[in-house]
Amino acid sequence: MSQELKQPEWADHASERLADAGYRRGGARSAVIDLLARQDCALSAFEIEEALRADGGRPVARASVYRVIDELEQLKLISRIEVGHGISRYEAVHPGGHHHHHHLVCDACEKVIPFEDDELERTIHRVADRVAFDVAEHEIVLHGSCGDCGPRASRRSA
Amino acid sequence: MSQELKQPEWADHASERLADAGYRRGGARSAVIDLLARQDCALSAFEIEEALRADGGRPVARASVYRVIDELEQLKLISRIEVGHGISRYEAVHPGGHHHHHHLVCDACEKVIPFEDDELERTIHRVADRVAFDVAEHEIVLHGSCGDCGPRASRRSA
DNA sequence: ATCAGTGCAAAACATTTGCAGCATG
DNA sequence: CATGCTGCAAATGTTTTGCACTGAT
Repeated sequence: MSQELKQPEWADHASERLADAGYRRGGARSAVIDLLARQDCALSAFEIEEALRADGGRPVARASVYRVIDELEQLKLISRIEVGHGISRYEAVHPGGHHHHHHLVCDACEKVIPFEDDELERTIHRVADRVAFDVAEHEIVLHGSCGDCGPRASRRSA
Repeated sequence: MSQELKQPEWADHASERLADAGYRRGGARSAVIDLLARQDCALSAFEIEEALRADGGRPVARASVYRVIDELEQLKLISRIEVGHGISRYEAVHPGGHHHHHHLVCDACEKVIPFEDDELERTIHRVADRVAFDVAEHEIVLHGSCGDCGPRASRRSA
């Protein structure tokens, strides 16, 4: 069940790297970083905006969410994942590859669930060495249906 | 390398399945199917429209491209891949899992290159069995830089 | 005080949908 | 000749951009 990691250290890490890169401390940026630091899996831009608006404290305009996301992605502090349905999702990248994971996507309820597998990582690295291509990152998405939607509910009415 | 497969059989296969599903033989549909049959890797909706307009014969409206894509995807005759950059790409699915492959994406020139790896497939299936999730499909994308863009050109100016 | 950071509204895309006319079975 | 197929144009949804204002250094 997506192990609720919560890594405030990442927020500090990200803030430092941003400062190193010459960015100032704006409120919208901090709010997005703090929110992302508290997640255990990827959020869409809309979900980020929504969560910040509900969170009590600091509503952040959609445009700012996208701008912060863009900065963080360029510094490789977050990674973008594309699981279909036309939207991008973003999640913290922890230094040293800790908590590196991939995603199960329920095509019925659109839920995104993280999973880790060391053997898969080893295999991917072996493949990366084998191809005539300089591999920097990899993304693995398993589509199907989650427990809630029933092990047989792959096909959907929507 | 992308081995220029060209499988006219797939066009027939797809046409049959569409007929079975009660579809007629419209010109736009045939044109899209024929084009996809001639590809060795995934095309975007825009590339499909463009290719058909240039191809000499049968321009197909964007809406029709999307409609045909949608029909083919629902019948699992093509698969949708998302490699970032905000667009979807589509490619023929060959019966029996033949020519099943994954993708290398050059983040410099945005080229998409197919690759196959049996060990990776075995590992993925092992993972699929292990998770509490009913896995129907999987998608693997390796990001980096292709030969043309230099084995060290992962970072990009654009 | 300066210049980066932010919000709002409009623009730019990819994709979807409504509807009128064309063509297949 | 009826119904499905197609094209056009408008709608939708996500992401980006322009510009004026706010706030950090």
